[in-house]
Amino acid sequence: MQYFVAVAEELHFGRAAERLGISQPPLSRAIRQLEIRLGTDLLRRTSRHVELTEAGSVLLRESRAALAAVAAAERRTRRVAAQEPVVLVVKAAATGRLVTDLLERHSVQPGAGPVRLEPCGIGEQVRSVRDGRADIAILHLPYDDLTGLDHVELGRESQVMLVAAGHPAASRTSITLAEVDELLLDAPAPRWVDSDGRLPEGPGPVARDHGQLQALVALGQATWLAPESCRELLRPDIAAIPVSDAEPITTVLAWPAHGTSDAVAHLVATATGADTSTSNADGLLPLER
Amino acid sequence: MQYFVAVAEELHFGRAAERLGISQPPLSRAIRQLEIRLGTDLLRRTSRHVELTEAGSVLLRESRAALAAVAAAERRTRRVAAQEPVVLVVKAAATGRLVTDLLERHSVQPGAGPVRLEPCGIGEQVRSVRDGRADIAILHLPYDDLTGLDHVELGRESQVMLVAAGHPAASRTSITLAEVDELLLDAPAPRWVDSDGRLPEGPGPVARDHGQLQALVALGQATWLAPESCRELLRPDIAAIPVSDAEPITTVLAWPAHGTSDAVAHLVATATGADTSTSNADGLLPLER
DNA sequence: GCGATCGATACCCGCAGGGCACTGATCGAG
DNA sequence: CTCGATCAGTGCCCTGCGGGTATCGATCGC
Repeated sequence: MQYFVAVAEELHFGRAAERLGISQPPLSRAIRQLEIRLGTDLLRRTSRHVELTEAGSVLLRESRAALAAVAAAERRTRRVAAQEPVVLVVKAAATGRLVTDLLERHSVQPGAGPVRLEPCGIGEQVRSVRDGRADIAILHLPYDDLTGLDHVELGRESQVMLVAAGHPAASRTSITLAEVDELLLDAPAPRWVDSDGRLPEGPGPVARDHGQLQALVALGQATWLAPESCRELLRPDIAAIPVSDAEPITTVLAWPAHGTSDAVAHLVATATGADTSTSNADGLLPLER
Repeated sequence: MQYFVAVAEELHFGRAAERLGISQPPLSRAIRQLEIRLGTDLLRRTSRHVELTEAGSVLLRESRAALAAVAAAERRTRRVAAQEPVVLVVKAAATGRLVTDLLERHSVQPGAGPVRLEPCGIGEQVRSVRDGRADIAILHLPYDDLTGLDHVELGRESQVMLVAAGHPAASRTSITLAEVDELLLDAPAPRWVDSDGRLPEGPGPVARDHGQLQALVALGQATWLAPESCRELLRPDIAAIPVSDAEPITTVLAWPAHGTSDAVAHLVATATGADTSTSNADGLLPLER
């Protein structure tokens, strides 16, 4: 599957082989064997061109998911074995009260293990949780894709529009979504590599982290919708305008749906307000279905 | 991973080896190598007893998910390659208007592929979709576990309580949830093997399909909450009592979250009422994020 | 028409992984 | 206490999978 994904992504046997650290002939044979095994062509190839068949594109999607699951299995087992703390990934902009509150409540629970807070690049949290580099994440609905994850709601807050401080609209006390759309024409929303490793199409500038994002906004190159609580953390050259008719952003705690370690269950129990001090079984409830 | 799952489930190297179709010594070595690779013990074993370590139980859960993903990749690719129709799994009790409507609307769409409707055993739909035996399913919230699946809502309907026609309560025109709980003491809800292959604890009788379930209800051995539309399909010796204060059941169309074939996207587009006749890209929207 | 590019084929080799025979530890019956 | 049954681990052998090198053959640009 690794081999196939490499070829399907490069669409070039030579480059794929190089990426995989093997030579080209065995790669050709491996793909051929896979095709025989599955009883179908996966790639249409001439000596000048390689492209995916429909079956191939299905297998590409499925393989990515499967490989992520395998990698997650190895990483999570390693981390549990090394007795590493639970890794909680957060957006840099989301280190507000909700998270500190949660960690504080968790730390006073009897039997609570350590939690390592890990900030991460923009758009990377969901991937981190899916492939096992992290155990649990703070995410924001409706922006993050929760498929494959269980979650509990931590809170809701309204949205604000971030614009450069010098922007004509910067002094306004409120704005509507319709007006937001107009502003986006001038300074479109930034884009970033999503959980599938793809960069969405669009006019927006490309950002890799929240520092870059803020820089783009401050320079008038981009505007951005964010949860209200991010105001505390903004640079002074960015203004935040409340959006009157935007649906509220829901902050959630999310973790892999098939259940993980007791430590994660413990943290989730704290978040839901369950009393974990009485019974371990109770603490596990959110994960055992 | 297959080897480890087999040992972890059997907790016995000999039986696990037999199940895997290999002999015991290579299995012992394979597990040992896995432990070395991961740098941790996965099983505590004496010559009389085998049990999972904490790392082992984490790996067991993760491996099950990973193996299901790999199996799904193979099955789905095979099915697309064989140009098999999209497989839609439904509960036997859920073949009401919603589904027939959907299929009818889909069949008149230009470019709509064939859809194979497949009834399945109780509690098996989610598993079918997750491991690639089916492409898409009709499920009922809040009873089915949608984690790992995307979905669209098809409709809501109220719940009815199913009891034997001869039951004292059978003639009532309405019932409350509190009363339902009392009835459940006499004739508990049936249980079945869930998506993890486990049988939940409880007093209820065990059912494998909806025929058995109805038989149990008709015999007064069980009672059961179901969507209202199932009344059309009930045997005459079962009565359906509307439950006045139950939250409505939401019927949804659900499919694997990471996206699948165009054919599934097409069916989903029909369900959401999108106009797929104008542009294929529009038809794909629900799956491409 | 020629050379460069790139995937496929032919052939060879090392070792991962499986089978068989056996060892050693543990527990229960008598 | 002893003996035998049970069951995981070890040693040894061998097959074949998966990788490498050399080369072929098709295709496209100049």
